[in-house]
Amino acid sequence: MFDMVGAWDEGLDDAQLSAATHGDGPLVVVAGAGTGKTRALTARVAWLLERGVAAERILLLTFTRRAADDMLARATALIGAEPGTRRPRGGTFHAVAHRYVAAYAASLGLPDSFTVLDPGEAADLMDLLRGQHALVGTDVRMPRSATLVEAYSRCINTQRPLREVLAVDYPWCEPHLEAMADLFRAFTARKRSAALVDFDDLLLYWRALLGHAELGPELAGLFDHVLVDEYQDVNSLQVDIVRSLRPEGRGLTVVGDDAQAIYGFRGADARHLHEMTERWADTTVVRLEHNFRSRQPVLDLANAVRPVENGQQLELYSDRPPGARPRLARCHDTPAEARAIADGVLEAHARGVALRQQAILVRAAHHSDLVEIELSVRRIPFRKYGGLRFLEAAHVKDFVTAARLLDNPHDEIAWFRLLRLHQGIGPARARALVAQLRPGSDNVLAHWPDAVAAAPAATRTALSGTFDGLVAARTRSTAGERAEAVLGVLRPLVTARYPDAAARLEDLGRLVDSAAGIDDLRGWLAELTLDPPRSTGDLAGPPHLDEDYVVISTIHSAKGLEWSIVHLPHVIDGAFPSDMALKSPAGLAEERRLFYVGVTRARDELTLYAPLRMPHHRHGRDDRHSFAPASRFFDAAAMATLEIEELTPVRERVPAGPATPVEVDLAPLWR
DNA sequence: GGTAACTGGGTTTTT
DNA sequence: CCCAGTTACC
Repeated sequence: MFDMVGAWDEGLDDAQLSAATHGDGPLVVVAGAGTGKTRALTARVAWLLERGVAAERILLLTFTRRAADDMLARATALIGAEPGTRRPRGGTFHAVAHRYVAAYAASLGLPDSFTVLDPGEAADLMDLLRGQHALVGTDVRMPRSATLVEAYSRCINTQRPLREVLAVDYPWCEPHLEAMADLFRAFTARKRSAALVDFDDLLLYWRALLGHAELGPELAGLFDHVLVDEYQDVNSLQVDIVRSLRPEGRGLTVVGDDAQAIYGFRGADARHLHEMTERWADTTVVRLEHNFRSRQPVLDLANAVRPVENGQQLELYSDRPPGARPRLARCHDTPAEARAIADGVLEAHARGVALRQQAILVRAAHHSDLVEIELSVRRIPFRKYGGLRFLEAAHVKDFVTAARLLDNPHDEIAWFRLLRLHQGIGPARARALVAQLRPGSDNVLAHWPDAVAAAPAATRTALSGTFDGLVAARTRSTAGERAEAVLGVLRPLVTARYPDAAARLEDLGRLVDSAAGIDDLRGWLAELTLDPPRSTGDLAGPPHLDEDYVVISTIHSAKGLEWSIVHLPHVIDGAFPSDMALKSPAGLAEERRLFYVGVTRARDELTLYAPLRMPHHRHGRDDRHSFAPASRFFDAAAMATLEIEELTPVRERVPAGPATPVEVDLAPLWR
C-alpha cells in the first residue's frame, strides 16, 4: 500500500466521488464544463492505485500530452508515490500509438528508421504524386494538396468510402473521384516504400496490432484500466482501438461532454459517447453538473446556449458568489474592438488581475490580428497559442526535414525539400537529383557524388557542403551534437534563402538547444511532430514566475483551460459563427458548441464583442458578414443573460487649420 | 528548359 | 501572410 499524502477524496462532491470509486464495469462520466472532471479522473486513478492496481496497468488517453502529464503528476502526488517509481501509462492516442508502432515496427513490415510525416509533408507527397493521376491543370478547379490530404484523412478517420466522403463533404470534387482514388492508392504505396508513417497510419497500425489474433489480446492484457478523456472528440478509428483494449468494457472509463464536441471536422462524433450505454447494458453513467469554475451569471449564458439536440440534458450551477453579467459590447468597427479589449485588459490589470488571468479567445487565428497590433502598441505582453504553429514555419520544417534524413535517407520528400533550399535548384533539378540518389536502394548517400556531378556547376560547392555536413552529422553520437551539426548544414542555406535569416537562425538555435541532453534524435523528432510547441514561447522552457502575459488562443486550443477574465472578439454572424461552417445545420451546431466552450472558460468576467463594421476586409467582401451580433447563438433567453453595452466611437478633436498655408520645402536637400 | 523574382487573390478549427 | 500564375533571365 501507499502512504497517503493528502486524502485523494478531499473536497470531492458526491458525483465526483461516485465516479472516482466506481468498480470495474464500464463507466461514462458526463461532465459539463468546469465541473472538476480532471479532479474526478485524477481521484479515480489515485483510488485505483490505492486499491492495489499496479500503476503500469492503467492507461490514460487524453487529448494533449500536457493533460496526460498533468493528470499523472497529480494522481501520483495524491497517493504519494515517489517520483521515478512506476507510473501509469498515458498520452494522446497518436503518441501512444507511436510507441506501439515503434515497438512492433518489424511485425508491421516497417524498418526501425521509419519517420512520422506531419500533415504538411503529407501534402507535399500528394503534390509529388498528383502529376501522375490527372489531378493537375488549370481549366477546371483542382483540389489543393491540403484538401486532398483532408479528404484522405476523413476517409480513414470516419472509415467511410471516398465516394461517400466526397458526396457529403467535398461535392465539388466528385468529378475527380476516380483520379483521387488512384492517387490515394499511390499515396499509401509510396508511404510504405519510403518508410513514411502519417498521423492516420499511427492509429491504423495500432488498431491492426490490437486486432491481431495473438498479439491483440496480449497487448490489451497489459492493462486493467483504460481511462479516456474528451471522449466526445474521438473518431471511429479511436473507438475501435478502445474497444479492442477493453473488449468486455471491464475497466473502461470514458469522460466527455457532448456539448463540447468541436472536432467534427476531424472525423470525431459525439454519438460515440452515447453509444457506450447501448453497447454495454451494464454501463454506469455519472453526471457532473456542479460547476466549480464560474460565477452563476456566466453559467446562465452557458446554459442558455448549450445545445440540447442530442439529449444529454445538463444544467450547470455554481455556489460561488454571483458576479457581473456577461457583457455584449457593440463596437463601431474592428479597430474599436481591439482598443476596447486592450482597455479592458489594462483596466483589469490596474484592479489587480494579473495578465495571465486574462485571455482573448478567437474562432480563427487571424481574428486576433488587430488586437495583437493594439497590444504591441501599448506594450502589453502576450502569447499566442494555436493557429500557425512553430513547426509550420518554413525554416523549422527545413531543419526537421534535414534532421530526419540522418535516420531515414529514403525519405524522398525530405530530400526534395532540402535540395530545393539550394540556390539554383528548383523543383525540376531537385527531382532529377532525387532520382540520382535512388532512395530505397542500399546506400543512398553513396550515390551523392554522381548527383553532385550531374548538377549545374554553380550549385556544386553548396551541394557538396550539404553532403559533407550530413555525412559528418551522422558520425556524431549524441542527439544534441547531431542537431548541432544539422544546424551547421542549414546555416548557409537559410542565410541565403530568407531575408530575415537572423531571426530564423535564432529560432533554430533554440530548437537545437532543446535537443541537448536528449539521447534519441529520432524519438525527439517524432515527439516534436506529434506534440509540437504550442507557441514560439514554449521552446524557451517553462516561463519565469514573474513573467506576465495575456493569452491569445483559438478556442480549440483553449479547451480544458480557464481564466478569470475572458474576451471573445468577432462574435458576429460570418466570423463567429464562421461562414465556412454555415452551409450545413451540423456546421452551425458545432459553432454553437464552440461558443459554449469559449463562454465556459471564464471564471469571473466575460465580454463578447460585436464589431458593427469590418473595414479591414477588402473591397466589398464585407457583404459576407451580416454585422449583426451572432444572432444564431442568441435567442431571447440568451440575450436576457447579457448586459448590452454600446461603445460609441470617440472622435479625436483637432484644431481648425490656420489661415496661412502650411508648406513643405525639400529644395535645400537637392542643392 | 529551368529558376528566381514579382504580382494578385485568398485565408477555420488540430492530433 | 502563403500560394499560384506570370514574366524575365540563365
